[in-house]
Amino acid sequence: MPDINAADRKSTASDVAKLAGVSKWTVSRAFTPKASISQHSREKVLKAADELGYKPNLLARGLSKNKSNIIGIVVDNFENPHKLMLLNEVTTQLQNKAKIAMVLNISNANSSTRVLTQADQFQVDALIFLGSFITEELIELAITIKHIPFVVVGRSTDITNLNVISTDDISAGQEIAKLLMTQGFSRFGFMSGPESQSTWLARFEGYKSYLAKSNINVEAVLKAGKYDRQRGFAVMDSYLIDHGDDHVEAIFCENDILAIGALDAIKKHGKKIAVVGFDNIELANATSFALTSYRQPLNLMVAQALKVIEDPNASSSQQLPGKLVLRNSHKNSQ
Amino acid sequence: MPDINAADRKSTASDVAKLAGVSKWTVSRAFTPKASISQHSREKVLKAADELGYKPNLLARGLSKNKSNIIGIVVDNFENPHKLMLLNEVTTQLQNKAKIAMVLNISNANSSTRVLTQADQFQVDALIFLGSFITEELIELAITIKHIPFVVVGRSTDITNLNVISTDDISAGQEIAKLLMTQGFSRFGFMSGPESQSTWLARFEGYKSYLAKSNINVEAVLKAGKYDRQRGFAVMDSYLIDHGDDHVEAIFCENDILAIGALDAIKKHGKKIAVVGFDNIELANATSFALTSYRQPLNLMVAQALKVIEDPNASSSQQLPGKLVLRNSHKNSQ
DNA sequence: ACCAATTTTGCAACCGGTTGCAAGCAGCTA
DNA sequence: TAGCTGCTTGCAACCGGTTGCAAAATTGGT
Repeated sequence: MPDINAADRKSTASDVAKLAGVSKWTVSRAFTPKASISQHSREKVLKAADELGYKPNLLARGLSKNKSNIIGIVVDNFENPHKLMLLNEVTTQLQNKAKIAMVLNISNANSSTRVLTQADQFQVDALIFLGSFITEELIELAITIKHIPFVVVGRSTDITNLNVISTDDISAGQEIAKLLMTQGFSRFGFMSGPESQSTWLARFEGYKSYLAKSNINVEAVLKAGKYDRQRGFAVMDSYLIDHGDDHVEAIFCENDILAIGALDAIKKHGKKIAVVGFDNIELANATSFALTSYRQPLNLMVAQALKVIEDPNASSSQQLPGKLVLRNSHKNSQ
Repeated sequence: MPDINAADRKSTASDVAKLAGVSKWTVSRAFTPKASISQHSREKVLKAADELGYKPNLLARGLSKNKSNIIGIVVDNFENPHKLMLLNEVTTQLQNKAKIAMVLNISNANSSTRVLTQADQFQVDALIFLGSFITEELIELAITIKHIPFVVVGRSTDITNLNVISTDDISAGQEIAKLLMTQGFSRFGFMSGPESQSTWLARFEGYKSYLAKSNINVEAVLKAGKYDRQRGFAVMDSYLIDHGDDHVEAIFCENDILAIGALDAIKKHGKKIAVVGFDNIELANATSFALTSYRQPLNLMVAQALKVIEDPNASSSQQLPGKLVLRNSHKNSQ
């Protein structure tokens, strides 16, 4: 295969400089948007660069500019398809800004320190937590990695002084309660994931407070303990075993994964309980589930998160409104 | 909060050197595993480094060593939960080797050139394609990004001279055919994803050839065109509409996402058709589907892929055996 | 055609590490 | 104690860019 660049290495600014008959500094300027350089030499340089297939080395640039354009994406739960939606959004938006996503997998809890340190060494400009188990301990850790701004996406939390971009969980909870009320139900339940999450508190809070306005309280809170379909199934299964025919008519599950598990358990028992999930994962649309769910405004959330890490002083938490997606699972007759 | 390192910047080797009373080169050596340095000074340096919270700047190291330890992970289909399993495996294994994953999202087809170029500029050491639509065009592109070894994971292909680590799709197809035969079926179908994939040819090939031994041929090949649950549903739905009661008894779907769609369509029509999927995604285990599937040996595949990119000359393609996971969907009576 | 204002360019120094070389400094033998 | 060997260490140079400064070149006004 013919190869213009015979040497077995990438060409550098100096190579281009030689070919274009200018200094390497001029080459650098040619690749700097509003640098002081004549139109003439810029063209000359770009032509030479094109000929050699030259592209600036972003590591070197990062080193001298003290800005890597690498963003660390912290992920801890690779079981939930919802994470994939988030990852898709984040990587796309980053790439459009000429930045790049470095995925930091902390699902193996005991390695999270090591991984975050590693990210720090790679000079990530910022950290974005695509949250599930964002524990206080973890935040603490992130803070000790000084100089790095970070933001939590999609997870309400009551840890103060933290940049959190999330769905307006309270309103969402209310909206869902309202939806179920209009279906004429009178006995309500809720299913939560991990104990330590303050997210479900917000969703639950909205749900509960709306019902309270009609003097209804949430009679059953099923704790799955994890965001895990199997757990959702198991906890609903045992609830139904324990309660026989004396069960709630409608249940709001903290997310779709749990909701799908719950639906299967309900189906297994041949019961009818309305279910509403959260996240609107693709599978919610499967006819087996037809799961009514709440779509988080991922694009806005991610956009906002990027804005925050770019401008650390203007940073502030936000709660953005999402939207209910109606299917069949919330109805009283299916 | 008290802060040992008052200056608002990360401390460098020079800072450590000053504190430890040695030269910055000695500091560098202290952090190089088998460097020539006395036990005494190494300890002195490490102590000082610890005090300042110093960790080597990996970008700078990458620059001088001409090795970034950044691996580009090319992903193009963020709808399939299976990708999350792969990402989990890849990131974990990379992190354990002190490498890091840079996710390159090429799902927006027209931006793939730009993204791959970007990765090149970030000096990725290698590219790993977590494949769905690995087109020839894309490979071509990857090759023009010279100097970078790359490997395709989880996707058979007949493009020659390419490092491909995949499941042994032919054997898998045979195994599945065998399984279905033992259930006593005599009319068989197959559902494929994207037209251009040579993967399904391999799975199909194994399936078909095994059936052929009993003089049975695959009477229906449903082409979904995409790896997409909705498409899987649609294509099965229209097949059943077209064929009334005259349909296949068993169908092997190229992956679980398609299989789940197919199952829903079958259920909608109140028919009984055995279904086998591929990938063994978590949802295959949901009672709504109880999908019999084939588990790819992801950990081995990824481990092998990393081996290949580390040692480009020893590189070679491999096809690793996976394992059938039996549930209910393949049975003749459910 | 001359001079000041402005643009363009080259250079030294730097970002934070690593590497090859040579000098420094043991420790050991004779 | 000189002489040799081998381990440590400091130094200059480099990886591939960027930045501030000052010199060079261009522009424009008269």
